[in-house]
Amino acid sequence: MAVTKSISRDDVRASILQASLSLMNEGGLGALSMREVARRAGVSHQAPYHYFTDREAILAELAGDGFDRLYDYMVSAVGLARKERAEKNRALGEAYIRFALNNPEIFRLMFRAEMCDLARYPDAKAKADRCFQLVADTLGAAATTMSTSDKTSPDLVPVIAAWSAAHGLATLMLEGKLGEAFGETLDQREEAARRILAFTSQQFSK
Amino acid sequence: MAVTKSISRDDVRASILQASLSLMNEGGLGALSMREVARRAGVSHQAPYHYFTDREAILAELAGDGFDRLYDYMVSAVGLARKERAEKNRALGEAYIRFALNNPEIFRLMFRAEMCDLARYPDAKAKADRCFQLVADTLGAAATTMSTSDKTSPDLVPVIAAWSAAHGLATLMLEGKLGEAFGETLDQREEAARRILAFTSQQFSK
DNA sequence: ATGATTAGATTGACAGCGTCAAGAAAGAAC
DNA sequence: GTTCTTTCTTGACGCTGTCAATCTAATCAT
Repeated sequence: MAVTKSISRDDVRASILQASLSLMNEGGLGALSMREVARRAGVSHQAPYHYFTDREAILAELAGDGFDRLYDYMVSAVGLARKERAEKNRALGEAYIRFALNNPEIFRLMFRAEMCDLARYPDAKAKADRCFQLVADTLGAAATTMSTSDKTSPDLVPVIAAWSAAHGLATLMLEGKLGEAFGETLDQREEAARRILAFTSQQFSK
Repeated sequence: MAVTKSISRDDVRASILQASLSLMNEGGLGALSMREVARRAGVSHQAPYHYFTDREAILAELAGDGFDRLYDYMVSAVGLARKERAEKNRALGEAYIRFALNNPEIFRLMFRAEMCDLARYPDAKAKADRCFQLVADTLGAAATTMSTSDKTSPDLVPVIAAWSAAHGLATLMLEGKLGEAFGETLDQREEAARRILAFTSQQFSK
């Protein structure tokens, strides 16, 4: 009955997404082509169109998954951190950067407007917004204590400032603009990011 | 003699670059195709290959020009700023972001590793390095005063931290991740960036 | 159960892309 | 003036995303 059919259908859908993901991680976003995805998933070159309206729809789904995973990274890091707000903020930033360095292609996809117009994909947009809300809530809890803004319109300036610092560091490292001065292995680069982020959050904490 | 020939040659080269630039600014990086560039420059679809080995070479040239212009932005802003280091730093960051918001596609091109591998284009790399050196010198002058590192190995941590803050803000605004909360017109967005950057540099100054 | 309808998947086609290769045109050298 | 070299064009190949039509298979009505 319908069960076996729908399972099979989901299987194909999942294998298409899986092929897309591995392709992206292997050869970068540019290597993710509809036809190659279909080839890897073992279906005809047109089959993906029965599951996704176009290439952008696949990217939107992958981006949405990415935002979910980033959310998990951040929630677990903040939960493990010590109670002090400064510690929570630092943990949040570290998780953000750790995610970026460990999932470079997904991170790029998530933060490049022309890759997929999130306005056209409400599901993915909701997942992104949930992430940003978590950032705002975590950082904002600290920010409101040192700002004079009222509750109805919390001052976003400190939130965005701190978020920008973490995001910029992630981006610059990801794109290799900081040279190899900070090591080549992932561990070395994570450690370097931690040092820089520690400095930043120290500055922002006072 | 050779003069008219080389002038004409340079003209074609310049018109190819001009066509590339306008195409990029109109339709984004994805719209920059060799064949469309050739069409706009009024030459055959293969002519650009006599001036650039491939598509990436054009991107490298455009990126190099971008780094030159960013350098000018920053030098003139720092020159006009008041003498205090904090003011110079703020001016530097503002110029950085102003450049990004006014030249979004070039900025993207300049900071995306997969667009052109700068290691393969020493000229463009030199222009990029000159920019980064200016950032390091301007910010580093402040950083060394508050760090305990010796001169032979100046502490890059504060430099990168501040650079990241500006770069992240530019990136997030450019990619529309901060929503429309900060206005839609360019002026409004520049003003918002100024406010956030003012907060950041205030935090970093103490 | 059988015929009608419909949903799913495939094959084929088209226009566009980057780029290699070969030929044409034009200028310089002797 | 004839050769040679450099500059440019035309043509081709394989790739891409996606539309259109066909073929298959499953659902439903009777």
